Amino acid sequence: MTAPFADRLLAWFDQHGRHDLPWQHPRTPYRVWLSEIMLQQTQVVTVIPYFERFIARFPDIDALAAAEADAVLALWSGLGYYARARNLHAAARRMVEAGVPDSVEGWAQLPGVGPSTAAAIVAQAFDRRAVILDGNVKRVLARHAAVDTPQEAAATQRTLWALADERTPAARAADYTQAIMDLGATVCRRGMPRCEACPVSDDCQARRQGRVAELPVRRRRKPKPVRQRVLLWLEDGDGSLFVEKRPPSGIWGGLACLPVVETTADAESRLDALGLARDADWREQDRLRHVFSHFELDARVIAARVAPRGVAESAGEWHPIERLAHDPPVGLPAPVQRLIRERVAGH
DNA sequence: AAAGCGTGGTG
DNA sequence: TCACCAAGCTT
Repeated sequence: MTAPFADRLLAWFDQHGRHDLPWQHPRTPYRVWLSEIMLQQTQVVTVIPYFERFIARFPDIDALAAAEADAVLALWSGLGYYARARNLHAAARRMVEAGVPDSVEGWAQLPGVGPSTAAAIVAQAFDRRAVILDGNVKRVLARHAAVDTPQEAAATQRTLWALADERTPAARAADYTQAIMDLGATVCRRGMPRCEACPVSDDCQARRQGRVAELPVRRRRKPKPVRQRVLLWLEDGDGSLFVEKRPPSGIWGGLACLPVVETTADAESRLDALGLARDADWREQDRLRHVFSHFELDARVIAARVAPRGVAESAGEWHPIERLAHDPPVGLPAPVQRLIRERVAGH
């Protein structure tokens, strides 16, 4: 008879798990919380440098709560899903007022913290039993129990939560949650799983049925629409570039960006609205293509030298181009910062 | 329930 | 090259 799932997994974790991730030393609630938010839909290798920079700048909740939103978004630039940064900031301010929760229910009430993240924080930071169900766990469980219904379906989610609950032990809460995530990330990978190295392969139903490669089952994705846009590269005479703050919701919410218009015909009226006048014709610049999770951006960039004229209807900011390229004081979308860097390097 | 929300790695 | 998707949450 084989040992319980959790026992085999924990024995494997002691030898082969990841014990040196930055947020594990020291394992404080703040560091665990920050790491869990950054790790949503994002891989460990991507997160590590962002985590280090963020902790160096904001070492505790008080420092984060006292920060300006722009400074937080600037440190998040390039990491994506910027609502995470806005919610993180808001949650820090709430915790400074109301205290740091120590229960799953308490954490789940904070913005940006859902059921799985709340459980992960409680297990990791307080070593208290809590059931997590992230992408790694879903993949491990879908294979181990041969769950072959589409993962996105509500009924499948319920099944996976129940399976996760059954397997979660009472003791070693922090280690168990780290162990099952590590197993998913390093052994039970989406592609090329290393079943020969798996501590729970003996009773893995997918392996028994020879269906490891086809599980878990995902729904087909809808094709991405392409949005054609025009970006305005507006420079003054002193090497500064005009950027405007995007609305708090929607794509790139709260970030600074080049003005975006639908067509070149809209460029003139936008310039008027910004209270700017150009001193020569538009110059055609590069094209900027960028693929998002749900649409594709195909933008032309047109440039002009401009000067203030009259009163602006909407707020914008001028920043030295060098500063935006290398140390922006505001959040910048990754492809926009790339564009700025290329133009600084190229000319 | 389903869509919106980023970016970079990967096979 | 390109479709897929990674430590999900919000509306």
